[in-house]
Amino acid sequence: MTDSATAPRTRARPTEVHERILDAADRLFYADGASAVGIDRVIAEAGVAKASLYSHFASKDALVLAHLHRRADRAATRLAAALERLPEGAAEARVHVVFDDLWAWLAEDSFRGCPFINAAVEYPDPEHPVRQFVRQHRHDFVAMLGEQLRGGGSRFVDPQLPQALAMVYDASLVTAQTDDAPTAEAGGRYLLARLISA
Amino acid sequence: MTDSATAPRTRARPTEVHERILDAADRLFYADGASAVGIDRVIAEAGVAKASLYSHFASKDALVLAHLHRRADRAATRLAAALERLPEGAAEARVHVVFDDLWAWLAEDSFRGCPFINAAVEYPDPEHPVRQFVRQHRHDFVAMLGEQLRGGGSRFVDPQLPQALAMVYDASLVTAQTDDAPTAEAGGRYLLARLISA
DNA sequence: CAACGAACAGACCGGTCTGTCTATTCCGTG
DNA sequence: CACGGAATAGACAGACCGGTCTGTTCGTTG
Repeated sequence: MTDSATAPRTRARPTEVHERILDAADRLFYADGASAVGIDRVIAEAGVAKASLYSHFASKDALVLAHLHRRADRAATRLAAALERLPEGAAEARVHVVFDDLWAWLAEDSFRGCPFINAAVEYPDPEHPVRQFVRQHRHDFVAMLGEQLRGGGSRFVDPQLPQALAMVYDASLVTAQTDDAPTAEAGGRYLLARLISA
Repeated sequence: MTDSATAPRTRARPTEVHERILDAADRLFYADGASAVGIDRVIAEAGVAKASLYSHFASKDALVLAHLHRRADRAATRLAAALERLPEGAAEARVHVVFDDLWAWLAEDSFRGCPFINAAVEYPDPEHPVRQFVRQHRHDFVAMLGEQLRGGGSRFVDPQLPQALAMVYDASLVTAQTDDAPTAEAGGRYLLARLISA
């Protein structure tokens, strides 16, 4: 096949506009909250016409959902890359990779809390698609922690441990958002040490 | 002094309108989020004229702040009442009173997360008065936990323990809000058991 | 060269937001 | 009975919201 389908244009590649919109929405929704950011700000930041936005996304809600989907995908990809370098077993080391990644995130200037928890707060209706996505993502996260623990030598893992680890993760996120990152990391490490050994 | 200053009127006692507004705002802001609730809904729920609201509260932000203040006061009063029935020492029992109160709250139908965390999410600017109030309240909560632990016989308390307990509290609130109350209580109890003995 | 699709700018719609203002009613007090 | 204060209803201003629509530009392709 020729790459004419993806050949450069002076203006934009086929999916470039789509990406620019999602980039802008992702940044703004996370920084200021989805409901506080108007469509006009997104198109201004993306340098895109309003009609273009609504030809790529059905509604603002769809854009919010796409933003959350991207956050989940990116986090999963980054964690998978860090975890696959570890030896087969090493269950506890795998958990520490997850949390070391968290401590680094909390310290970033742009950190403004967990995008999923924030979205859950902004959408009070538990049946809203955003809430359903958040619930699914959190369930998947607990399952991922369970797999990391189970995959190693320790095949009999306390079935409550993955959920408890996820809650330490949550608490660290919330504390860093409302208080400060060092407090969150210290408290998180303290809790973590009482759940698994270093 | 006569009590003519607080004598009943047919329409309303001096502070009755103030209370009706705050009651309605407290309920609506917690249920749907402060930024999602318009002034018009508050005055309709309170059965009050808009001008009355703005004669009792300078702005919507002031009303949000009053709502958070009331939540903090009520929680402190209720906890103090439950704690003063305990014997002088009983440090660990005091912590369990705090968390038993939490488990009961999570199971209520009207539970919609922590009003302070929710407010922090809704106000991204860390310098906003709402965020300053939330930070102060959370600091006070950790200090209260420290006092409960220190007051008893165990005078040498791990200085990190109060913060860690507060984080378990946070994690239980967030998990109940985004997932469900039983999961949050089970995970919270699991974490709690690894911090203090029953 | 002609036609098409995609992106462009921006007016426009109906609705909602916070906050102000006017005009009116009502009650307790002097 | 007259006054003053507090509450009432509701119009209004000015901004912003999500979303639609019109008309134009421009690069690619037949």
